[in-house]
Amino acid sequence: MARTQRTPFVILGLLGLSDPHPRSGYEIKKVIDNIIAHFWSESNGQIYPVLKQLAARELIHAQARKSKGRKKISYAITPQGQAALRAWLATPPEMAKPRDELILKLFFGSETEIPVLIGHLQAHREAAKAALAQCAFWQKEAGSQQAKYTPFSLITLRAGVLLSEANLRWAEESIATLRRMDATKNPK
Amino acid sequence: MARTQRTPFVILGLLGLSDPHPRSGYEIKKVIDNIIAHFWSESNGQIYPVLKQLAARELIHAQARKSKGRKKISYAITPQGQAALRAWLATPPEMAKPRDELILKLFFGSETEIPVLIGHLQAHREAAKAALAQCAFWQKEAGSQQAKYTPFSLITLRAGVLLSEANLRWAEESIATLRRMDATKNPK
DNA sequence: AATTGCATGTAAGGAGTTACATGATTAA
DNA sequence: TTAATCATGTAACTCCTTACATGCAATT
Repeated sequence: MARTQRTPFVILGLLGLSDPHPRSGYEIKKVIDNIIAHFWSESNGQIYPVLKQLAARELIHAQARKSKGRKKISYAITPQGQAALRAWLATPPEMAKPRDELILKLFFGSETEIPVLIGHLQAHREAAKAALAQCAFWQKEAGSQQAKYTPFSLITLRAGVLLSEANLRWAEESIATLRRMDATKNPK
Repeated sequence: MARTQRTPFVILGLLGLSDPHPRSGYEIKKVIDNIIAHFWSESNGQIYPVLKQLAARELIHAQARKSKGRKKISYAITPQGQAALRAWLATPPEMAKPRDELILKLFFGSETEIPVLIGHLQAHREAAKAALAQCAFWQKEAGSQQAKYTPFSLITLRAGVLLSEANLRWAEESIATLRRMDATKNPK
């Protein structure tokens, strides 16, 4: 009795999108990796089976095509699919149980050499920087290409910015703190 | 081939702690729920079996006691356990694949009534407020009872504050944005 | 007498990841 | 010819959660 499946609903939602309009498993995967990667991820081992499940439950409708001999299956959301999606969206989101490995490792920091901890934080800082830059780029793009962005995607982008900034700031502060600690412990 | 197990290392780390010095499964669970809940969680269905595994691998040492007839098993970390813990702590932390249900639901917001979305965000805002208050309380306590807090726990506390603040701010901004959208759509 | 807290556990079950397999098409 | 991209899929594996079970002790 693990947490209930979320993959079906991401797929349903993406198939319902108008602008980046993915229709196949492959396209769905790309949209996830390129557009919503900062708050969601899926693996192929999950997408393809779920696509079949959804088709079997008639929440989506499959249409196999051969564009120049190459196999490709296009899916479209059905009215029942729309209804299922809407019902799920209206349901209060379950919040993930916190499990942050980096913070845990810092919490047990007394068992580790401080420079190693600093290394962990530097990696985190670079990741936060990259995420922030990506979100900022999209925000800028949203200014010029309004058609590609809904008000909702701007809200999610704003989440990316604020959270990345918080992460970045925390990493920088903590690196500084640890450097001071290290200097006190090992004065040259 | 799921992500490698983290539970053993939390247990190892907590058993190595000096101040909140949990020794039994029950105490470990309490420390997790009361002290590191803002970045970690474990269930009993995980703690007790792992405790036995660790004992079998001699990373911890079990000692059954009966304090006035009540069953209680105390564990202590062994030198091998210390070594295993240190090795893991020095290893770069794996970052969790992002999977944020709230942001996802907002991303598909065009399929939902705006007041429902506002409701989701209000719950998130309250949770962030509570988390912030908790972290702020601990930070204050750290000022008076220095013995209870290491510099490392202060760093993790700071993470809690910054992240909660970011969440709070995002929730408030987004609620305001959605209210404006709703007013534009349904002018009275 | 009943509830809450202490204390330890097990069974069932699933969501999701990793890794591998397969093949066609296009560009360098 | 080689590599990258398009495109779909399966097998194995496991971590972790939920829910339940059990019983003693202390409090109300």
